[in-house]
Parts: sequence; structure tokens; C-alpha cells
Amino acid sequence: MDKHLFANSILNWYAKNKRDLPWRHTKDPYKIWLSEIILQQTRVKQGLPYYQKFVETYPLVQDLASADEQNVLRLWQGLGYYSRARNLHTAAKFVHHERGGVFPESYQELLKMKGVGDYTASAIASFAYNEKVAVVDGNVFRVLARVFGIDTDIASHKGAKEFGALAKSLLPDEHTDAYNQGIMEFGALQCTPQKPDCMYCPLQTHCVAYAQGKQKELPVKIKKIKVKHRYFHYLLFFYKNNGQTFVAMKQRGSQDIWGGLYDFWLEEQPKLLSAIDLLDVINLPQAQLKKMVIGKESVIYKHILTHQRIQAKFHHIEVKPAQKDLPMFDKLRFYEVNEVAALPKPVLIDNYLNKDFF
DNA sequence: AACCCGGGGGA
DNA sequence: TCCCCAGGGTT
Repeated sequence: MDKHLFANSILNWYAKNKRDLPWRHTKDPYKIWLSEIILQQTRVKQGLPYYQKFVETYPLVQDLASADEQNVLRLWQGLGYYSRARNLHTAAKFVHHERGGVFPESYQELLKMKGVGDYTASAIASFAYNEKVAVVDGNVFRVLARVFGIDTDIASHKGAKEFGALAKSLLPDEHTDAYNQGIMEFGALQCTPQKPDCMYCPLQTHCVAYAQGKQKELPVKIKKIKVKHRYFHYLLFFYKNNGQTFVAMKQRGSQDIWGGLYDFWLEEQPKLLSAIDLLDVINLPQAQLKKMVIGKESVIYKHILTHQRIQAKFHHIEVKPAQKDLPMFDKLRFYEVNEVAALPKPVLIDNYLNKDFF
């Protein structure tokens, strides 16, 4: 189909149907960048409140660069994919310290920011600077695959090249910013994954998928999601002193899920164990353990992620105040319960603390 | 190129 | 229950 007809159809549709979203009222590349990182793998409705919080808390890239990582993660808590928040912070420091606070002004320069890949660099360059680059996200893949009847796997290298080239060839000479936002919005609202609104679609008469009744088959996405089952046993070491309660928490490394967030002493096992079997399997200093009191055991918490199904049990173990400095607690720190609220934590841990801890 | 990373919401 | 979301980094 004709390139101009396609672009004009998208532009006209967008002018009538676009949602009123805060990042569409700014040309500030910093705020557009914030919105793009937040919206990666995240629905607009879910990301919106986070965008508001970040803009209020860190109005300028300098504010974000100067923040403590822990506070950035705390603000991000609940959004998932926590490396996004750590990369966001890293990139803000990069802009502040190595570019004198001047935000990158082109697709190529934007790519140098950590956490900014092809899609995000294109989006910022287009929306903030009206650079003539094509954005290709999940929505664009779907729209192009259906309208042009392309059955190449969108997860493959070949697919990325093919759809990228097509998207580029379709770019209009003017209003590329509105066009790029338009084709994504069109995918999000009109050409939806399930039940696209073909009856009232401006591209209906040009759409290959519609003509062939292949809307459900396109786009082709060969995915092999292996769901990993994991069994977490959390040991909540705590002590009481002068009417206060202190809980041992540990900051997670960046190699596994929930990187940078805080949880408790974690024993992961191939299956769920009872308290007796667990203490039998793991290696705790027996002499010290004898001075501790094994407390309550929680019900099984089920935490469902895209790639993992986690079952978790929490065991309370009260220790003597004098035991807090033991070598076995090297990697942990005891926090007074009121301090725990300020720590960034996985939703699983937050849920437990709010529901069952006391 | 394969694998890894969260949480929520709609159907 | 399944699917998908304004993807990117690491190996």
C-alpha cells in the first residue's frame, strides 16, 4: 500500500483518538526518557503513577543523579525489572557528571545511556527532537505484521531487520514525532493483540490480515518460555531490645531477580521443606543456634512471575541481642522495624511484612 | 543467538 | 489460566 496513505491514516487516527498522557505535553528529553524507561514492558495504566512520582521527586536529571540508589529503588518498588531503575540512575549520573548535565541530543548519543537501546533512543530522539527515526516496539510489530501480512518471527534477528526496514521506509517526511506515537497508540488501542477493532479501522480495506482473516495468527512470535519453579525458605532473624524489634535484612546482588532490593536470609532448596528438614539440610553454627528460639512458620506464599513460579515460607528465629554481631550475620544488617519501611523490597517481602509479620 | 529480568491486568 | 505489556543487558 502507498506510504503516504498509510502515514496519513495513522496521523488522522491519532489526532482523533490519542490519550491525554502527561509525557505528551512536554518536549523535555529528561521527562520523555523517564516515561520511556518506566513504560518498558509495563502498561501505561500501571506506569502512570510511577511517572508522576519520579517527576515530582526528581524534577531535573541532576536531582536524579544526586539521589541515593536506595531511594530510587524504593520509588521504583513494585514496577519490576529493577535493573531498569539501576540503569536509570547510572545514566542520570552519566549525563550529570560526564556531559555537564546536557542531555544527549541525537539517536546515536542517546544510545550511550545505560538502559537505552534501539527502541528507547528512537523514541526520545523522535518525541523530543523530532529526529527522523522509526520506533519499533511491540505495537509497531503487530500493526505492520497485520497490515502488510508479514509472518516473520518478530523475536528473530531476521524479523527485527525486516520490520525495522519496513518501519523506516514508511516514515513520513513531516510530523514523524506524531506519526511514531500514532502508530504505537494505534497498536495499543485499535489493532490490539486480542480482538482488534477491525470494524471501525481506517486501514481495514488495505489490511492483509483482515482480508485473509489472519488477525489472530499475526504477528508470529515464537516464544519458548521456560517457567522455573523455585522454593524459597526465608529465615527472619530478629531480636528485641528496650521495646524495639530489629530484623536482619540482606541486600540482594544483581545476578538474580530483585537485584539491589532487600530481603531476608534466604535458603533456596529444590523443594519445599519443613522447618525440621530445612535446619537439617542447611549449615548453621549449632552452638549459636541453641541460644536462638525457633518461632512461627508462615503459610506458603506463591509469587508468580513471567519466568518463575516461586513458593516461599517464612520462619521466625529470635536471637539474643548479643548475637547480632556474629560472623554468621556478616552479609546481613539488623534494622529496627520502622527503618525497614524505607528499604526497597520485592513485593513478596513487602506483602509478608504487611500481612503476617506481627 | 540464547537467556535473564517483575508485576499487574484483561480475557 | 494464559497472555501481554512504549525492551535491554549479559554471556
